[in-house]
Amino acid sequence: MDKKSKSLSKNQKIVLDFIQKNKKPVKAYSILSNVQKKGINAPPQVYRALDKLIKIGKIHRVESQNSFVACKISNCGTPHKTVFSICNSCEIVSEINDPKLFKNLKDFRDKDGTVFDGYNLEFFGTCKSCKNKQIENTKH
Amino acid sequence: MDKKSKSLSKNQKIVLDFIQKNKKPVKAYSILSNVQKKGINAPPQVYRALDKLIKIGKIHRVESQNSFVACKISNCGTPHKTVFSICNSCEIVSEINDPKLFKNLKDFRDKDGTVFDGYNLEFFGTCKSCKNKQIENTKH
DNA sequence: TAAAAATTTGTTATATTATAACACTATACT
DNA sequence: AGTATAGTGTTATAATATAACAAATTTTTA
Ligand SMILES: [Zn+2]
Ligand SMILES: [Zn+2]
Ligand SMILES: [Zn+2]
Ligand SMILES: [Zn+2]
Repeated sequence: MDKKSKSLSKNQKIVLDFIQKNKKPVKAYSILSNVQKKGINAPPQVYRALDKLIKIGKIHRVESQNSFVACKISNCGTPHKTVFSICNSCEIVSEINDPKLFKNLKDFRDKDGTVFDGYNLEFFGTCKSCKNKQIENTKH
Repeated sequence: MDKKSKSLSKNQKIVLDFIQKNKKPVKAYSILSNVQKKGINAPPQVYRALDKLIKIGKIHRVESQNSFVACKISNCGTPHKTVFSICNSCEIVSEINDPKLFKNLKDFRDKDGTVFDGYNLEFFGTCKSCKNKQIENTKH
């Protein structure tokens, strides 16, 4: 076994696997009901796995939705620096990987001299697909 | 009565008043217990007032804390474009008013052509006061 | 100004999200 | 082997938020 990259525990693997299978963010209790057949019985088992996976950067919490999504950026890491694009209509979430924006955020200093070690940015809007549907509807 | 700027309702005033009195963000159930003497009895009365105050931009929700804070920026408006600095140690929250950062966020476009109408950005770190306390502690 | 519409209120009950606490097991380190 | 660290399983409960409905109030319109 690889001694450098400590592998995930049983429950952590089960939870991560379920989150990665889903295109959209998933909720904690939805994870629970979907992995009960794998032997995870109660909320604490899910939340512990979530906490760990967040800590090591494998997943992120979408704050405005109380939901969890797999990280799409290889070196996202920890402490957390996350940017998401969220559709108000279909609630789909995309993790954004934009070096220029990252630099702007990394370089930001406030007036009070706070030392930042992370950030979370959520953009809200209407995705292209939902926008098109809206246009379709106004045509008739 | 002023016909242009529709005034707030009784419960909305009570809740806003309490939030504005507090330097730190406050939680919904803390609001509830603190305004019960004013005749607000149950969670829905608080949450309705909060929803309205958020909608009109008088307060903001601090997503990572499930808490609510008065808006410190006159033209913050709606839909919402908010930036906060949050101390991981004392949990104090400052609303940031930085035109250059605002411009960067306003101008951001993603690859998928999503049309954004708002954002929420939370910076996490250690405020100056907490940093100084930490340094004090390591001296001994 | 009277009727209609929209908003707000008060209330009970319930849904959703998350953690505390404790005994136990597995794994990693020395 | 012995110790420390991390993970598990479980029960109970805390914390956050909404549904639903009848009544009252305020605003708008006719
Ligand atoms: Zn990521
Ligand atoms: Zn969409
Ligand atoms: Zn504001
Ligand atoms: Zn602080």
